[in-house]
Order: sequence, then structure tokens, then C-alpha cells
Amino acid sequence: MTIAAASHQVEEHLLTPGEVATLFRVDPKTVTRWATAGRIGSIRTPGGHRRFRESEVQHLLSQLTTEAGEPARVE
Amino acid sequence: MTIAAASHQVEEHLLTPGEVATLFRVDPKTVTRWATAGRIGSIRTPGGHRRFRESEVQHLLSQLTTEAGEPARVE
DNA sequence: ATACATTCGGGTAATTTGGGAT
DNA sequence: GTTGTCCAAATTACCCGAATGT
Repeated sequence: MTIAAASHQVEEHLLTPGEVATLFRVDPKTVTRWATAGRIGSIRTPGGHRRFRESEVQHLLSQLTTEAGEPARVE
Repeated sequence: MTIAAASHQVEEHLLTPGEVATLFRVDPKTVTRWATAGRIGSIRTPGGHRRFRESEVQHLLSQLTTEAGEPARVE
């Protein structure tokens, strides 16, 4: 194990509401509502703005994606 | 922050059901049926609304296009 | 410190969804 | 068998002024 790995937790790339909104083709405010509703985890800056974990967002995207030819996903 | 800074991965331009419906001159609900039937891929927002890949829609449009004098394509 | 884009909040339209009947 | 319409409920989009981020 390296020294760095032993003393630091993995840095997560964070996305702004606007960036997440672009990925889903949605209004940034809608992303905020998802956070409020608990549909997506969020981190707050000291000033109160929200940030989102890129890994969680990507996981959501792949989860909610249905390819042509596949049956509509029901989970 | 600029829009371009959003991501280093390829951005997929997504269309709303209403936009796809306009392109095909069809009711938005019909587009929804296509998605349910697996004729076209779709991405769901966490709220349950559908988004469609523009590239896939354009491909479908060109597929369904028939030139004058040519036999209609049936696949 | 200045400038500018973004993201707060809230409120109110517009769109989408799903089911059912035609 | 596909498409268009009606309905109510849910989700999302646009409006504003003020605060935050870079």
C-alpha cells in the first residue's frame, strides 16, 4: 500500500447543477429538486450551492438508459 | 463556468418527447409508444420523463425516408 | 475590488406520464 | 395494429430578485 493511499480518501469529481442538467437535458432547477426529493445525493458548498458526485450521476444515467430493441425497463 | 467545461466525455445531445414528435409530425404520445415498444432507445430522468438521443432520431428519420421512384423500404 | 455567469429561493405556466375509451 | 384524443396527477420549464462562485 502506498503512503498516499493510506492517508487520503479518494477524491471524487464533483459536478455543478448546470452540468448535471446538461447530461439529462433538464433545467438546472430540476436537478435541485431531485436533490431535495432525495433522488440524488448532493454536497453543499459553504455558501449553500449544491455539487453532485460524477460517479453517482453516471450510474444513474446508465441505470435509466434503455437501448432500442430492448424491452422497456421496469425496476 | 463555461458550458464546455462540463465534461471530458462525449456529450450526447438529447431531445424531449415533444421535439421528437415535431420531427415526425406525430403526437408526443406516439413517441412514447415507440419507446415502450423498444423501437427507439430512451433515457429516463429520475422523475420518469423520457429523453431521446438526437443521433438515433436522425438515423431513424433517414431510414424511413424514401425517394420518389424508389420502392418503399420494408424491414 | 469589478465583472459576469451560475445557483440559490419562491411562484406560476407548460409538458409529460399513464390509463382508458374510441 | 397503429395513431389521436380525453383525463388527472406528477414532473418539468420559465419568471423574478438576491446571493454565491470564479
